[in-house]
Amino acid sequence: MDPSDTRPARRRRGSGAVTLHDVARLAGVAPITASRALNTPTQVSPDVLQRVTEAVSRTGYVPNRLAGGLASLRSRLVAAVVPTISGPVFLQTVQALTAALAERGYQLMLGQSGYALEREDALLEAIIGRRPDGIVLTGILHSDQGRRRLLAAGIPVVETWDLTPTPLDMLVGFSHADVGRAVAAYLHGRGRSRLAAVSGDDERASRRMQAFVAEVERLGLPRPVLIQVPAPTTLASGRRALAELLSGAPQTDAVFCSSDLLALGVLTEAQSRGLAVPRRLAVVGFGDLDFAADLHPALTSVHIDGDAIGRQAAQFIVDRAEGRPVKQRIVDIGFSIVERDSA
Amino acid sequence: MDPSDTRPARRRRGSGAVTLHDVARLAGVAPITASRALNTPTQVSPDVLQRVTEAVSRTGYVPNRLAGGLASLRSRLVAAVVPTISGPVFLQTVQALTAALAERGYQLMLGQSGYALEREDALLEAIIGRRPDGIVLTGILHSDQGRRRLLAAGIPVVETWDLTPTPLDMLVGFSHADVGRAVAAYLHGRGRSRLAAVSGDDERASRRMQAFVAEVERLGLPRPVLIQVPAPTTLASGRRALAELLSGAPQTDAVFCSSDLLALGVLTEAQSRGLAVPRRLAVVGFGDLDFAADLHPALTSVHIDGDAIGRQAAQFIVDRAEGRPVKQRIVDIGFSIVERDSA
DNA sequence: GTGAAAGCGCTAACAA
DNA sequence: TTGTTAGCGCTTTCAC
Repeated sequence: MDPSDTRPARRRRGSGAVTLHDVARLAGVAPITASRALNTPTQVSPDVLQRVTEAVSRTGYVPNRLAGGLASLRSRLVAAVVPTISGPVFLQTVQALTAALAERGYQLMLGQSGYALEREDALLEAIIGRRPDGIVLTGILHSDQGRRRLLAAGIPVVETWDLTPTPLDMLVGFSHADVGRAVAAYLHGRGRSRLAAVSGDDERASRRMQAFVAEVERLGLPRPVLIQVPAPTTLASGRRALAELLSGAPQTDAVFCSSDLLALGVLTEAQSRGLAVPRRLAVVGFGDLDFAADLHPALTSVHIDGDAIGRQAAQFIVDRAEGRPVKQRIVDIGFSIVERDSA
Repeated sequence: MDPSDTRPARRRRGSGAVTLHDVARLAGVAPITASRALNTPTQVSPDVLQRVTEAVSRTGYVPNRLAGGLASLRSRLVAAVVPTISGPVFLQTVQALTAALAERGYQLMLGQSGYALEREDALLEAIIGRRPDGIVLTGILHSDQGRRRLLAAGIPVVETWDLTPTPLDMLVGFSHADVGRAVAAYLHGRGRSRLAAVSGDDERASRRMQAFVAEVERLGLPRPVLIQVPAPTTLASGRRALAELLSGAPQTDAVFCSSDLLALGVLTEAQSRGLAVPRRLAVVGFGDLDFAADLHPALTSVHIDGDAIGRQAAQFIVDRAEGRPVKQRIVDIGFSIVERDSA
């Protein structure tokens, strides 16, 4: 065998894609210099920058972020976990999050935790395995142990859409109890006295409703009728709930619904029965989705700024990833009752 | 200097996380054997499998998929691009896609192409940089060049929600022209003759409407009035559209809407004007969203099986990624008109 | 069935 | 400012 044949016996073929090496060779610099030209352009001379930039556009080079992430321990990937994306509630938050992250060069990975509790572990493994720079929990991650596992992996966690004094890490949300109390006071202030609530059976909605009920009693009104429907809430369950309510408590003059979709169902059922809203029945929704303002009658609803939640969550994670100190780890985004025709 | 001090002068600290090396050491095997125990358990002895499994659970090892993807050229990541996630249309598809992929050990990365055309390039770079095993285009990726760039990168592409004889790669959808024609025939068959259409100004909706108009004329009816509203369509634009329609063409006795949300707007406006549906005006929606069946009157709508689209797209990509031949690259998922009370 | 070596494509650490 | 070297953690290739 020819000893001058230094060609290694085994070769692995790469992807065939253009690599930083190719770009560097074309630009006549070392790979690390090309890397710097792309990532920290201020650290290279204008001449080098120009040559590398040109080499990139000539070759159509796209950096391999798997490799970059592996080497730098920064994946520029952020995971978001929602119960299910087909519920409209968190959509705006996820949308704002995606956009805010994209602007800063981060990408969103989406996971659904809602179905199959036993698969939540698998979801977490899939997430942790990607070494994301952060995780945004939107809605519930069921097991406490799971959430701690994220922290143990050293991944920044942002909990959203809720407010607890003891967040795992960072948090942006609002007080569900305050919402319930505020709606009770609002309806009382409008002269309603026979109140009821229709609520999906998820934890946060239940907390809103408990506070609602407690506040109504504190105000000296009769204890509200509470109707639970399965989550996710739908227009159909709203219709059924009103039917049930009217047969059990026909005196009811106001309903607080745990979602705008439920409220739309209540409005629909009321309309189909010729029940005047708001004259005979006031209806308040939650979420203030796009369509709320344009319903007939226009729906009074609790407005949550889902957009701001998403943006703040992105800010939290990017700050952490880039080593900036996060001074305020809890942000209360608040809420407001948007008064329209239905109440 | 002590020559026996073989400690390298420079050290980079890893993430500190448990690695395959740690697991292998604990199990008393070589790293590659541990790798095989995890990925292709049939290739190792039961004894080794047992020891590795135990070592994994003792250490809480979570494989680093960035490293795995880099080495194997398979990221187990799939990108989905939608115009915007807050439109309800593609949600079911994305949800089914996410679930079907998760089942097979793949993760979804979500990108929004809807805003800022000039940022579409950036989105594509972000996607390609992650070396996904496939991309699902749901809705439009605007530039033809962009789509070809994906192919050039060797990434399998599935186009959805449409049908063209010349897909880029793989495709699962239905014919928008057929939908338009079918709705025209349907309304004609119900004795309606003064037809109109309310349509978002996106390309697919326009194709449905063009075919609708053409078919109506072919059937010998007067040319339908066509009202365009900006995409994304909303309840509010549906209300405005009906108002406009009634002032311009008060004889109209049937409206085909390009989305259920528009149809809900039309129903709402009709109700607020005391216009009887379906007696005076028949309304047909598109999408058959969850709420359609429970509206009052229940909405007749074109049903698209978004779930099946998502599942088929996942199947396409996973088959490709795992080297299985894809025999049928175009799948027509069809559609149906669900007859309810509104038409 | 198991293992040693090499390398996926990139960047941190150090040196000049 | 630029370059050299040594990995990041995993899997492929080849050998036993």
